[in-house]
Amino acid sequence: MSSVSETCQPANVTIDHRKGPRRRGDALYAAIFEATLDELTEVGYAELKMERVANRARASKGSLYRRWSSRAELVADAVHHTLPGCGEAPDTGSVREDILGGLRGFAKLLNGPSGEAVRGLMAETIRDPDLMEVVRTRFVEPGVNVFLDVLRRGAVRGEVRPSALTTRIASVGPELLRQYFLAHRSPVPDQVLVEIVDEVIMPLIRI
Amino acid sequence: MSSVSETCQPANVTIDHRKGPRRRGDALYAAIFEATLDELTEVGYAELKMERVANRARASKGSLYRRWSSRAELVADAVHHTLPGCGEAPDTGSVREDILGGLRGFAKLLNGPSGEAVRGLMAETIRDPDLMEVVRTRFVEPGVNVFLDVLRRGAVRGEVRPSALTTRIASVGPELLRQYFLAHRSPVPDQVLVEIVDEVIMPLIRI
DNA sequence: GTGCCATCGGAACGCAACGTGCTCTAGCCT
DNA sequence: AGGCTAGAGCACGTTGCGTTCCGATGGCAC
Repeated sequence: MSSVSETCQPANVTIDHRKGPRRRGDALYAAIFEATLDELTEVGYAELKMERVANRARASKGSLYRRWSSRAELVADAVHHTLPGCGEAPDTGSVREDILGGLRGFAKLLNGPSGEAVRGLMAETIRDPDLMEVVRTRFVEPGVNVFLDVLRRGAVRGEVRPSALTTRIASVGPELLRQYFLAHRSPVPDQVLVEIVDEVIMPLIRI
Repeated sequence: MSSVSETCQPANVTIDHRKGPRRRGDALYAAIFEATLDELTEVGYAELKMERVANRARASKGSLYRRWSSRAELVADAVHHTLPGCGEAPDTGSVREDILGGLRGFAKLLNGPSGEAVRGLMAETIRDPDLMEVVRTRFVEPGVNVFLDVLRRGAVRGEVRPSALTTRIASVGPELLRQYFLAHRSPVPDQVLVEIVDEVIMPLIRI
């Protein structure tokens, strides 16, 4: 390594960023979010420590605590800003396929880092009940609207009884899935989704 | 205090139980369980500390860790041994009333210390996924059988379609209730139970 | 009754992560 | 160019965990 030009960074010295390139604003936010998602994926919510995230993002603990007062807020923000929204409902022309497709998309999210986030945030609601509203607003309610749209289209086609077009009925699928997710190890088997659809939702919305 | 008879306990001295009355076996178990339930009720799972339980039970941390390797195991055992079982299903002759009664009993449990325990144990499953099976075995499955019995009686009376006599359908009520409980502050309003029954379960099991 | 010993209560310990405060410095703005 | 905001790194006090040690005790065998 002695032949390395002095314009190159030596490989085995710890860079002290008090005298190194230093990020601010959006670049720093993005780096912290990325580090948070990576930690969430690699070690899970329980082992996600503020210091680990800071080191991974090449940031300081102070920079984290200046923006988020707790691990829960950091994770909620990171997942919210990085992940795609709940997306659009599929539109296959069949209520059963649409609902199954919606649940599969939801399950795919739960089986990734945002599932870890939901698990972790639900756990933190013990210490901070205010988090319940955050979880509902960001992770629960958006999903319900997708299913409500599916039911509306099904009602137009005559597949769904009109009195089934309620928030509560649209929530049944996601809620049963979420409950299964919280009570079992990941990933959620596809067979569970099929059973929820065929055994519960289809009989529930039939004319 | 010099006039106090030596057969009386002085009121304001700290008793060192290295030389005081000392319990063993069942008496000690009972005292620890009682202290755990009291802490669960008064400060909740999040603030339940092993040292607080030990002091409250007039026991030592060592005695606790000799029996349970973690707070979660202690709480699970304490609730399981102290609380009544899920009880019997009501039998009013009406499926709707039976289910509503069953859900009300379940909600009453959730609104007490065993609800705190469920919340806390669900939270701990992040660190110890094995706890999921404990929660399911002790707090979830027993409830389902109650509702399955209700459905069977309803089917005999012709109130329930026979194809609805499945574990999954019997679980819908408890699962929706549990999901609501986890996502909102206690206590669960009775109106929620009524809506679950009238908007979801009754349409689902109709002939 | 007497002695034994598993178990108790109490206290101290090392450990890990939290959240904060301090110093020095880089980057932006005027 | 100079000043000010904000970031990096480090050290600290705090809390709760789970363990270990010590002296004491109460039930049991004899």
